[in-house]
Amino acid sequence: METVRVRFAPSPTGALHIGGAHTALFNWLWARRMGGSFVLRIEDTDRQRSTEAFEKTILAGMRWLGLDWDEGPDCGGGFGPYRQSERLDLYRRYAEELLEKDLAYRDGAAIIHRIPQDRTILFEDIVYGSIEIKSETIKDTVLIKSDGTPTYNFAVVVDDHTMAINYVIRGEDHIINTPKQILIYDALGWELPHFAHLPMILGEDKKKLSKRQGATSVYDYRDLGYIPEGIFNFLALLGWSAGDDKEIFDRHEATALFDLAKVAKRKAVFDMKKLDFVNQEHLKRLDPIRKLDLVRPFWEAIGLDSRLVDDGYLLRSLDLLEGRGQTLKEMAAYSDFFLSFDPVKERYDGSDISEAIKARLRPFFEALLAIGNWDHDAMAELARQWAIDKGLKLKDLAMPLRWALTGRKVSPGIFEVAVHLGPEEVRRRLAHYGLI
RNA sequence: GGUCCCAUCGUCUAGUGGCCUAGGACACAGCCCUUUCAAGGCUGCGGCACGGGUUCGAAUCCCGUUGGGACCGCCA
Repeated sequence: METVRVRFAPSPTGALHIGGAHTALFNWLWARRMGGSFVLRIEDTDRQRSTEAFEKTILAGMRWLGLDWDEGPDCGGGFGPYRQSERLDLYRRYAEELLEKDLAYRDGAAIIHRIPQDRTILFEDIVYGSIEIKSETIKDTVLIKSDGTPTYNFAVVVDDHTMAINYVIRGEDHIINTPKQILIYDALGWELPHFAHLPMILGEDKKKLSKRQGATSVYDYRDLGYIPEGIFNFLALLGWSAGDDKEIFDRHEATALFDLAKVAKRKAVFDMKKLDFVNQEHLKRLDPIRKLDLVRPFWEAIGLDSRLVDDGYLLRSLDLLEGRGQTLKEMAAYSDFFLSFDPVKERYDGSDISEAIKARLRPFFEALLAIGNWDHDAMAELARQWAIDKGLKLKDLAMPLRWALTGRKVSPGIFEVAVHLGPEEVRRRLAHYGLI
């Protein structure tokens, strides 16, 4: 059985966007599933718009997502070079061959493929099934542009063949290009690869995902606080299902289950709400140490220096969040009061608690601070007893405490918060609001 | 306009002729838990675009209609 060779061939004219990442992901999945090779090729024949900087961010974006490749411009391989701009001789050579066979003709400096008439091109797409098109509906196609560089349709065929790519997996928008490319394979006498087209990803307005819709590159999502595991999982769900109602999985599980034949035909809408959910599920499964490292930059972004705080304390702070937060950004925001009293003071001035109420609560808070064993159960018991004695509800005590310690009306269990902050810090915050 | 593709809850999907009074997930609503919000548990809402066939039987096969989309560059 032949060894699977697939490729992802981005053009370095922008960052790695969601659509590209989706295509790269499915190629990667197929390569890893089949024990094949995943090749990265840079399609930089558009000299105007291609830049080295974009090439770098695309590679970095793929690494961030965890899509490692076996051959590429940075690591080489047996079928290089891996940038089209470095393969110009190759395209020229095969264009000459077509010219000699009289299957192409010149027009100025360009070379143009003469499309045969009365041919029916039929191919079997792994996802879409058999597709048929008549050759007379195809116009003669440019192979080599006047500036000497190859067009996409020519370069892709030459590269895929010479790089021994046997599965061409790409977006559905390329179905229409496939017959033109098949004609080139035929003209050159080359064997066809398998074709598998993937459904496109749409924005929430059901239009093709574009820059107008805000976040579009994978880095935008990273900066919003999504983690690679979440994006990976969510993207894999667009156009494919693992079966058995399994929707949350890691890359290893996905690899074991993936099957190109199970890919859906229908276009999929990129639903942020579902992304949030999937991301949250992966956040919950994250190793604590890694989670801490991932949250740090988001604390920093809101002016909190986590390096000033003990790691053990930080670890426990995140632990107390217990599933709260769908992104790293939210986790950082929800836990800010653990790192500093400043944000609490900024958002809460204590003016909603009257002097009368403060006077009534002071004895309770004094008793709380005087508690023998500084733990959750002791505090909860004290509060419960106090509330009963004074004819109050537990929340009459818990809410003012929550406001004073966190500056918010929502937080993790407030006694757990108090335990974690420690008696000195609790005293400081209560004193600030005149509650002791 | 031409060529090609698609069509199951709002969204992602399961479903490949009988297991479907169409299953799951997100979202939404309600309930439970509860010091708040989450998390978790339970319940509910909600769909085979339409019309013809084929068949004992169709979400599944065929045809048509309608609706979406892609492409029609010396961009990729």
